[in-house]
Amino acid sequence: MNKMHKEHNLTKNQKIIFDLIDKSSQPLKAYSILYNVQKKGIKAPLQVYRALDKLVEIGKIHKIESRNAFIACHNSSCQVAKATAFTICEICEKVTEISSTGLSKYLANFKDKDGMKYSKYNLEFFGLCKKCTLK
Amino acid sequence: MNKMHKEHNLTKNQKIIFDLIDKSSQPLKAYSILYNVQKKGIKAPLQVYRALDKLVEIGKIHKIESRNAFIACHNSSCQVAKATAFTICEICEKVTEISSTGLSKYLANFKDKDGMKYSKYNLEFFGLCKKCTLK
DNA sequence: TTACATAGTGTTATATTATAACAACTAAAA
DNA sequence: TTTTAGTTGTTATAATATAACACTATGTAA
Repeated sequence: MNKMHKEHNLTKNQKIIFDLIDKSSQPLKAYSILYNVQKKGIKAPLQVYRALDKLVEIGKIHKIESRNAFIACHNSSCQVAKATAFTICEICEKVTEISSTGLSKYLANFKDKDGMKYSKYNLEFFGLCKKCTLK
Repeated sequence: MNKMHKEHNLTKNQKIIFDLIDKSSQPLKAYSILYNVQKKGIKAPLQVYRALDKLVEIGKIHKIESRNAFIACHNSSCQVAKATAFTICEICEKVTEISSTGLSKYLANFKDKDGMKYSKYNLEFFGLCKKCTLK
């Protein structure tokens, strides 16, 4: 019982919630996830938040901080949630994960005034997506 | 009555709240601000949030999205909240605004796969500050 | 196998962060 | 003076997130 998901060792709740987020074309919010998985036996916010925390930790999903929403990682190179970058359209709210080696190298090597390197970053760009620009 | 703050046309509430944040060495959260300004007549969350919204809009303060906290802008070049970058220490929670022309130029010129430029960004680096590294 | 450690679950209650709606007031400009 | 846009004060409530506790499942090592 409670078999782990083969590919990534997800538990039942984690898998239910990951699958929902993964199928979604846009970021999902915690309580919207909750409403969508209640028929599958996940009844309380904490069950959702715990799964989300774990999924973020292992890099299967990312949190869009400015939106309090969660998106599946489609960037094969990001095994852990340590270097994330997104574009966010301020009209249609479409969020896209950026996978630019130039950008990630630049940021991974960034040092502050004291010469300190930082182990993680999260970058969010805001503006208009192509579709909304053309309207 | 209700004189504007000379330098930046802040209203009374905006000035009270800006002064508090500006004096603080670390980011402040909305409800912590509320408790600190109740003696000055600001009694309700909305009064705080409205002032915060305005101060963010005009670039006098920035929101640290990953912490739901607000910090005064000490970067003379950032008149508007359109290009922000911070380092955040995961131990002591010290937050520092980065003012690196190299970084800001790099990010301001970033284009996504479709060649789209974005009008705003927010970047948060996480790691250890110098002090915490030495401990 | 048993014992142990680690991690996940289900549950209730509650804390924290943020906004809706509405009436009134203020400041600046036409 | 009238209008306009923005801010204020207020009550209520929505949305986001965690504390605490008892219990269950799984992996590992004696």
